[in-house]
Amino acid sequence: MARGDKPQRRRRVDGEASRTRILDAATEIASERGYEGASIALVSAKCGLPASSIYWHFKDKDDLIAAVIERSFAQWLSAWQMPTEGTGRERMVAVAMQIAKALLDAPDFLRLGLMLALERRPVEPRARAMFVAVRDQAFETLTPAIRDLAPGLTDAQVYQLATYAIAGADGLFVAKEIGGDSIDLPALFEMHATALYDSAVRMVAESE
Amino acid sequence: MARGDKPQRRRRVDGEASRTRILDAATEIASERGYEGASIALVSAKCGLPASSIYWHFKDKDDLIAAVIERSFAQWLSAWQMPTEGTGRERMVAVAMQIAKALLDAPDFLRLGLMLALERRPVEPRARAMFVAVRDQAFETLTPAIRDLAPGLTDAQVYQLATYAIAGADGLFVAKEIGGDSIDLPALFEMHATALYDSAVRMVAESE
Amino acid sequence: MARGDKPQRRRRVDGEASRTRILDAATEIASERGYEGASIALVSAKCGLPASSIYWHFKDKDDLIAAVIERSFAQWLSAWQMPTEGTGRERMVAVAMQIAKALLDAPDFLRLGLMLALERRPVEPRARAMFVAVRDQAFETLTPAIRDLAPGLTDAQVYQLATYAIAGADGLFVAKEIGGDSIDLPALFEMHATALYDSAVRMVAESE
Amino acid sequence: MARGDKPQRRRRVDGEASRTRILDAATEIASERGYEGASIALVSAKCGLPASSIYWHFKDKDDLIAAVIERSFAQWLSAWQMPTEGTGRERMVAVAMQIAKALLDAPDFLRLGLMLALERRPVEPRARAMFVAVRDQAFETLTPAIRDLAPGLTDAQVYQLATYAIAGADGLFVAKEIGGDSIDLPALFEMHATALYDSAVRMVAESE
DNA sequence: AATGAATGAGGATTCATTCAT
DNA sequence: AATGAATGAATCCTCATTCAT
Repeated sequence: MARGDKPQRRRRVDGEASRTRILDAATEIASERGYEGASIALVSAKCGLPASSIYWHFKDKDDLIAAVIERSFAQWLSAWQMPTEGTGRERMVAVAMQIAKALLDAPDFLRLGLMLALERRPVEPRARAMFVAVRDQAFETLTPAIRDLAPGLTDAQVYQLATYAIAGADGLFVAKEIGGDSIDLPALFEMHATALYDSAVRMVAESE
Repeated sequence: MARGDKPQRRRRVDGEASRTRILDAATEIASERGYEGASIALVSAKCGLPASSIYWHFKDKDDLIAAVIERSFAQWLSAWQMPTEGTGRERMVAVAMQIAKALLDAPDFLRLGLMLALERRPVEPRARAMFVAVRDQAFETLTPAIRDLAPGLTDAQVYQLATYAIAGADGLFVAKEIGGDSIDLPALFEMHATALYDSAVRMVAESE
Repeated sequence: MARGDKPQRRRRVDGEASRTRILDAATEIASERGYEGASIALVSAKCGLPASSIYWHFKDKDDLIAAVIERSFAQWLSAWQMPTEGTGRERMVAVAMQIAKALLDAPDFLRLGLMLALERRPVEPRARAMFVAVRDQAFETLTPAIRDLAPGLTDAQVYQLATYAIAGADGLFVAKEIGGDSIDLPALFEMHATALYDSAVRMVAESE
Repeated sequence: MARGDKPQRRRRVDGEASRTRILDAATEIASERGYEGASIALVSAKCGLPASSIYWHFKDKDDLIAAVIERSFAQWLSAWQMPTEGTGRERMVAVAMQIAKALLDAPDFLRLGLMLALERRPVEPRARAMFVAVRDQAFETLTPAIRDLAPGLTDAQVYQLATYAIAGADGLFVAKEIGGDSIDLPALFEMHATALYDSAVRMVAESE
């Protein structure tokens, strides 16, 4: 009711803060319960803002979940990068260890993304499309690295190796989600990296 | 749609048949839309029985989905078996091809199961527990086969290989779900089998 | 399926036993939750017989609850009787103590009856009518006793005293239900009996 | 029924008014049909707001009925007050007449409360707890009045008299509910007041 | 930039009851 | 004398969303 004694400019900042609170809450709930389970009411209760405020920041529920995915992916990507040193296998292992660590530190992105990817709802929500796009991007990053590692391979072989690389990561992540502490993720990722390297070498050998 | 060719009036006194109709409908819907998306109303509409009849056959929604998982797994398990002939690698590949085929033929079990496995809700549904239990059973089947293949391994190594074997299958399944026809599942499973075999051999070599 | 080796006559007995099991269960549940809360499913679960069997023994839910009231009242009535010895006040107190004890021993009848009496549902169920009838009967028993105790009273005075006598019993029963162990029901009933006696005496004195 | 004389379109932005409409409807229905009989759909139909709006104002059905009890009790309490003039018995009778009148005017509170009090369900509704709490408050009001009336009594005696006073009121209310017009509530309450007064006097006399 | 209130559709589940066996 | 199965209506409650303020 009192007016004039609050700096108008703060608004922007508060708005951004609210948006963040909403995204935090939505991330937590969506990775607990998936798309359908992440109700606006639950997000509202967790972040303390009324449901109508969520609609001020996001067009609809789909928009909110897409934003969650987007932000999670940005955080995830910033956590690791391709190493450029060492021999072929060493570099492979180095990357794998980074991914393993990133998965342990920030599992939301992948958990939520996989949940969306596995669902086959009639009308595809934007959130799922966002995850698939983001994953394509990862693919684009991986492909040249493999080509660099084993120059003699055909495009189809590179594609297959990249697919296998990502599939292994997904599968190991799932194993960790199910198995909990009994799963030694770093060791498994090292094994995966070695297997990939061996496969690449074998492919090159076989084509000669 | 056609009318006249179904006996309108037997109804009542089927029991087992109704249960099966419900399970069929629930399987289809749940593997399309996950746990939360599989509403009782949807299942009821698809199987033709009123919602209240579903509750005669199943205690609640959770019980229904758990039954879906249980039945799907039994069907899936019966679709493949350990081969007993050939060299180690050949046998490995033979198993992998069977699994690939089973995944292509009846993906319901794994899709639904993985969706549940990824969720982390505060009170875990019995359906998820059922999937985890059933997966443990698959583990028990796999372990002796690996031990047979590479007799020199320690328990921990066998466990790690079995985990990696299943993780690869999960990951490749996810890849197929996302990538669709661009994914050559049999080729990837063959690659996975080879990688597994190589890893086992490498492990034995390193421990000597 | 086997036939001939069971005496046909047992049927009657089994039927009676089932009926009793149903009534026992219905009594317990109805005094816990009232008329609307006593669902057939709950009764079925408690007595172990399927819901359809309840409908074999009772026409409908209303009929079942009416039977519960009827049986409870018979049990309750058989638990006490008018004493014929002693002076006026002593007899009054003796009756009151019996009622107190009966209420403590078998509270179902009154609890359920009062619940029904307080409800004002549009269509009066038979069960409520049954309770009111049964209470009228108690009234008929009480009236001559009062007239005997204080012969000079008018009909209206006797009616008022009987009403007050029953109201006190009802109210003390409610107090016991709410207050639990902190309520000394025998002492309160003794007080009530004395109060009644005094009131009767005062009435006679005032009319002279 | 008449149409045209209500402004159709204000709606929204009332809040307190809606809450009141809901409480009014719930009070009427709950005192007719009890806790289980007061369905949200019935309340919704009577107050004109959709069921979901009821849940904006009240957490759940239990919360709604508890609020009904709370408000009814406040209204009921404000309808009478302790008189300060006259002799002991005159004051007692004056209070009793006020209570009788309040019961005749606004019986909702007590009817609904007694129904809840008589139920013994496994998980007690908050509404019942509210009634018991509110009744304790009435007790606290009554106790000093009795102590004032008969100063020589022990705590236990005062407690017993207060219990009997309330029990009588409850019982007479029930009698009125069942007996309808054949019950002269004011006369019975006067009798009850006299009985209470006599009992107090007798208690004091006996302890000397 | 935010929110209190509202709303209709739909969520899971239970209801009393029926009927063929 | 009993029961497995079914059924439509009703139960409480949550859903995503809107809108006036």
